Amino acid sequence: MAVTIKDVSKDAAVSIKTVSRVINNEANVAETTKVKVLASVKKLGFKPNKSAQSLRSKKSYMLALLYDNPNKSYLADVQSGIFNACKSTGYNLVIQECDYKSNKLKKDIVKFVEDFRIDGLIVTPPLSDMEDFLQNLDNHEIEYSVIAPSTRKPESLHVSSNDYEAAYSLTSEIIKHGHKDIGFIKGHPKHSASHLRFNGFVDAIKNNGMRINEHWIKQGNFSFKSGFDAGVEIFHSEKIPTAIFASNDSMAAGIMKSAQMKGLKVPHELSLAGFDDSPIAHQIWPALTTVKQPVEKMAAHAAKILIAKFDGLAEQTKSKEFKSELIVRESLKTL
Amino acid sequence: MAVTIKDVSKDAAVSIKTVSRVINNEANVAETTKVKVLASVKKLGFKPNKSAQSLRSKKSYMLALLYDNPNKSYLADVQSGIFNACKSTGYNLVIQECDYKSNKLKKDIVKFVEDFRIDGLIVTPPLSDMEDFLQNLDNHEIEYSVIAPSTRKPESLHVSSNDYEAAYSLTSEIIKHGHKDIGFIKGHPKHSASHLRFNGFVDAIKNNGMRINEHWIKQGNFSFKSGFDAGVEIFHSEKIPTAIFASNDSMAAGIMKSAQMKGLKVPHELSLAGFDDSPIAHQIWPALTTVKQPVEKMAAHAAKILIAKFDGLAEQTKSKEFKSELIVRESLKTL
DNA sequence: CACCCCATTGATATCGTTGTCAAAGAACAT
DNA sequence: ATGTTCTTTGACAACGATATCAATGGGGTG
Repeated sequence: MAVTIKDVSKDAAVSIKTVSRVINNEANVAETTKVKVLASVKKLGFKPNKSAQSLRSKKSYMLALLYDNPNKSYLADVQSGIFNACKSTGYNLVIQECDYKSNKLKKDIVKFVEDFRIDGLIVTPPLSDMEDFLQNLDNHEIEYSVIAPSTRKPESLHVSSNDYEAAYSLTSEIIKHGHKDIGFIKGHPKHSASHLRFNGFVDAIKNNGMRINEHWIKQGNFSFKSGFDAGVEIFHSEKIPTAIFASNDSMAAGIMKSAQMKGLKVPHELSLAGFDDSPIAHQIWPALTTVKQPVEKMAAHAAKILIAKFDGLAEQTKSKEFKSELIVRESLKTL
Repeated sequence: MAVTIKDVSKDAAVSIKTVSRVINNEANVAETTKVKVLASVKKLGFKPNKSAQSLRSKKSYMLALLYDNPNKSYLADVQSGIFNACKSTGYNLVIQECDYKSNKLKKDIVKFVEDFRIDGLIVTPPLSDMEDFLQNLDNHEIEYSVIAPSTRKPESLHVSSNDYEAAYSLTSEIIKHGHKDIGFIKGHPKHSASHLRFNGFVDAIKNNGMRINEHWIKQGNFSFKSGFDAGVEIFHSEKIPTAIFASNDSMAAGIMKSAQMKGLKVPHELSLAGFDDSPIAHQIWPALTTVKQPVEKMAAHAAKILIAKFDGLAEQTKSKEFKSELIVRESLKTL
C-alpha cells in the first residue's frame, strides 16, 4: 500500500491540510512545521497521488505536443527536450499528430484538449505559423507555448531561433570560400523559418555586393525529393552554380543525389550546405556543412515556460531566442 | 462545466452505478437499460473523468516505453505505433530513456513504475534481451510487453519479427545477383536481432554451397561510425568482397562513405545492403537495398496485447510474429 | 488590559468515479 | 403458496488529494 498524505500527517503530527500546504509550497506555514513535514515526507517516501491531485484541482498535469512535420529526427529531439523538462515537474506529455491542411483542424484540437483535459499545448511549425489557429486557441482560452512562431507577440509564450542570422552567416561563409555563383533551395512556404532563411541568404548576397541569379533559386518543401527535383532542374540549365545552399539537410542530400547521378563531384565541382544538422548531415559523404539549432533545449524551454505559467511563476521564465551554431564540414570547398 | 456521470444518470433516470456499469461494459445490465444509458451518454457527450477513474480504480491508465536505442527513426516509429494503439483505449504513454549498462537499472525502473504508478511497460531492444531485467519485472509483478525478445516465452507478451528469415532471403537475393564474395557487418552484440541476422546470413551462404571469409566479417554496433570503421578495415585488405551486407542501414551508410572515400564505386565495384529501411536508406545515393520491418505495427500490437490483458481480454489478442519485406534498390548490382 | 489583526492550523466538504453490499423483483423448483 | 436462486439495480462509502472557512493564539496598539 502506497504512502498517502494521511500517513504523513500522522507521522508529522499535523493535519493533512498542512501537509498539503507544504508539498505545494504555499505561503504561511511556519518554518518549523515545514521542516517537520518535509522530514516525514522524506522518511516515508511520500509521493502525491497524481490522480487525486488532478481530480480535486481540475488540472490534468498533461501537456500535448502538436506537430505536423515529417522530420522524425526533429520530432524526436523536440520530444526528448519536453520530456526532460516535464520529468522534474510531474507533468506528462501526450503527442498529437495533426494535419495542418485539414479544415477541421481547429475544431479537432479544441475537442482533443477538452476530451483529454489537456492543460496546455506546445505547438511546432508549421502550426506555429498559422495565426488563425493560434487565435482560435486564445478564443477558447487554451494555454500554449509556441516553438519558432512567425510573429513573436510579446505577451505570448514562445521560443525562437535566429534563423535569419544563421542563414546570413552560413551564406557569408560560403562567400568567404570564394563562391560567387550560389543557388538556394527554399523550404516549405508555410514555415516561417523558410522565409527567414531565405532572407538571410538574400541579404548576405547583397551586402557582399553580389547578385542573385533567379534561375538558381528553387522552391522546395523540406523533403528529400523536393531537393532532388530542384537539383535536377538546376543541373539541367546551361550554367550551374558552384555552390548551393539548401534550407535543410534533407533537401541538400537530395541535391547531392541528383549531382552524383549527373556525375558532378561534390565538393570539387559543387559545394553544398544544408540546415539543421540532422543525422543525415554526417551520414552521407561528403558530410554536409550545416547549421545546428539547439532543438532539444528550445523544446525544453517551451515546456518550462508553459509549466511555469501554470505554477504562477510566469515572471521567472520567459520567451527566449536561441542561437544556432555553424558547422563546416566537407561539402563546402574553397574555390 | 463538464458533463459527469451524475448528469447522465439523471438524464437516463438510473443510478450512477448503473451508468458506471454500462460504460465499463460490466455484465448483468438489462439490454433496455444499456440502450437508454448509451443514448444519454451520446446525447450529453459524456466522457469519463480519467483522474476520478484512476483514483478509484487504482489504475493510472499510463504505459511507459522503455528504450536505450540511439536510432531516432526507430524510436519515432515505435512511439507512433503505440500512440495510435492507445488513442482509442484511453491509455497514455510516457517515454523513459534508460541506460542498459547501468547497474542501477533494475532498481531505477521499479522505482519509476512505482512512483508514477505506471500500469505496464513496453520494452524494446536491447532491454528486451536482458533476461535478468525481465525476470526482475516479473518478481515485482510489473506487467510488460516486449518487442523483439531473444527468448519468446509462451506465457509472456511479446511481438517479434522474422529477422532470421529476412536476413536469409536478403543474402539469397545477393547471391542471386551473382555475388560470391560477400562481407557481413554484425550488429550490436547485446541485441538478439544481431545474432538472428548473422545466422540467417551464414545459413544462406552455406546452403548455397559457399563459404564464409572470416576477414570480411566485422563486428559493428549499429552505429554509422562502426560501419565506417568496418569498411575502412575491409577495404584495407588485399582482396575485397564484391558485396557487403550490413546488419542495419546506418552501418551500410558508413561503409558507403568509406568506400567512396577510397574511390570505390557503389554499386559498380561494390554492392551494399542494409537492414531496417530507415530514412537514410533512400536519402543516400545509390539508395540502399534493405529489409523493411513493420515497426509501427509491431509496436502497436505490443501495446494492444498489454492493454487487452489489463481489460481482461488476454485471450483475444496474442503474441505475434511480423513479417518483413525485402526492398531491392540501386545499391545491389548484378555481377 | 482590552482589543484587533494577522499568521498559522485544522475539521470537513468536495472532486467524479468505482467498490461493496444489500434490496427488489423475476424465475424456477418444490 | 412458499422457498430458493439469480438477475438487475441503487444507496452509500471510499479513493487521496485540495478548497473553504472557521478556530486558535501571539503580537501590536490604544
